[in-house]
Amino acid sequence: MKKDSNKLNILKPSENPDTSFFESVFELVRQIPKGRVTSYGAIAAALGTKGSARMVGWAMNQSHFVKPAVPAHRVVNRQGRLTGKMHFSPPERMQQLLEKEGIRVAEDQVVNYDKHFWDPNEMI
DNA sequence: ACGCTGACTATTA
DNA sequence: CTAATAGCCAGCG
Repeated sequence: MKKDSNKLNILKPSENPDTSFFESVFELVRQIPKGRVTSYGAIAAALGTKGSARMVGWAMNQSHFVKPAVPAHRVVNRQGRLTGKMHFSPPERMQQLLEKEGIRVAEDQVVNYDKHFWDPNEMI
């Protein structure tokens, strides 16, 4: 038994011309373990486009139209703050989904963020 | 093709 | 804490 299954199914556009940047983001976000969160910057770095955290956030905006569903609520900003909650309907849904998975949120911010943080770069 | 936008991040004041 | 600034780059009109 090999440990290949430990790796994430990363689909870098540079390595998969048929895969758009957005789809790469979606695939990675779908692989975020339940009860964990990560940041836009971490995702961008995992895709090899470090510094393009904005593109990740933008991809999340499209995630509502993508199937299968993307757990966008597990993606927060660098401070563990729910900056994207206002794009959910209703906005409170993002926090509810997180708390439902055992993540405590206070003042629009993930409690013990570093303990819930999931770094995709360490899985590659 | 050009300019604007943005669910970001880091730095500076 | 807030505000401003700069870097970042894929999509859209």
